[in-house]
Amino acid sequence: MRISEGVEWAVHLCGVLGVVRDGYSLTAGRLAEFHDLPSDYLAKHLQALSRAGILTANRGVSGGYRLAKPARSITLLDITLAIEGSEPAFRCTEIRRQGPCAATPAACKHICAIAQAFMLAETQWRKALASVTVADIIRTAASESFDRARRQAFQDWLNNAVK
Amino acid sequence: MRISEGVEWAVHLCGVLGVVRDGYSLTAGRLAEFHDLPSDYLAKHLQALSRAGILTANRGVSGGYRLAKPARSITLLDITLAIEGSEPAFRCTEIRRQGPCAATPAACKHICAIAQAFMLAETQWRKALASVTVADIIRTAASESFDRARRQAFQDWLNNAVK
DNA sequence: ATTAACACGGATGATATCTATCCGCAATGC
DNA sequence: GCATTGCGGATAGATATCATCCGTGTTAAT
Ligand code: FES
Ligand code: FES
Repeated sequence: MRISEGVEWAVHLCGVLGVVRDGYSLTAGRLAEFHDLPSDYLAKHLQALSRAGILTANRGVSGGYRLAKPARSITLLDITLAIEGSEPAFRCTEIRRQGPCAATPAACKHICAIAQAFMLAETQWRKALASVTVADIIRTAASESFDRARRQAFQDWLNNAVK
Repeated sequence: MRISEGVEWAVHLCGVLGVVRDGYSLTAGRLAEFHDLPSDYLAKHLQALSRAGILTANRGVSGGYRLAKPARSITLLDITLAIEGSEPAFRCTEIRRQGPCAATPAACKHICAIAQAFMLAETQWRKALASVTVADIIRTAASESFDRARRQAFQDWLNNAVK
């Protein structure tokens, strides 16, 4: 069980887009450059975020990506589901219906206890992710891992990259 | 992100082993038969459960598997970690250290905000799974999907299969 | 109108993980 | 000895993830 690293990429880059001034955007190439990621593959993830309504894409020369809504309205859950898909991690394959003591279809009206327990756990997981927004990430990262020099370097890069 | 179906198998079969009388056991072949699973592959999972201290294995003619501890002391989390391994689903690959505005090693002393949020979510997930035991599963399943006929069929099969 | 820059999506391949099977070995009880 | 069973390594196929390439359509500047 592992979460695709595209999720990490997406969260980081939503964080970057979250500090771009309104009306400006960044291209896929620039976003890839920022964390030295494979830009073609990253583009796939950005498309997924766009389809999910998290980013807005603009084509053409001077096109690029921007957040589709305020950073405080985008949760880590939104991003995770956009990249990974929304199917639950645990899938009940109904093996209780197989074998010599198979449960009758009538006995399988409601979800089995095992699937229920795993679903509940997954709900807790989702709740936790839904309670953290991109704005939270930006705030924490800014105060914890941006010293004066890095902040300056970041601003310089951004001013040059933004369109 | 998906949980291996071996986890489902393991939970079901721990449930079966949970109602075997003390001192008796079931072979891998019998356990596979119970839900019509590929026995060689299932054996791999049973070995993992054995290594994790959830099952006790006995070799030889009259050997087989039994629970290593009472059903009420085995949680769904125990089983899941035994099958899937205990590494977290989200893995921070430290991409903040890559690219033109890379964070300095000094700024990366503590875990980044993103990884922290995902770890917290995973902790919630684990807590939920740790709060459900095999005994709980047995109790719920018995009351919800075992009518009189199936209970009888189950007992008959068990009496014949147990050693 | 032409052109350059860009996002989009399909096609394809590489790599890793999951699923499944097989076989030799070790342990156990008869 | 001998049959039965679990253990672990080796292997192979199926599926998912990671990555790249290229043709298309869109946009804005010239
Ligand atoms: S029947 Fe196996 S988890 Fe539902
Ligand atoms: S640096 Fe990316 S999640 Fe920690």
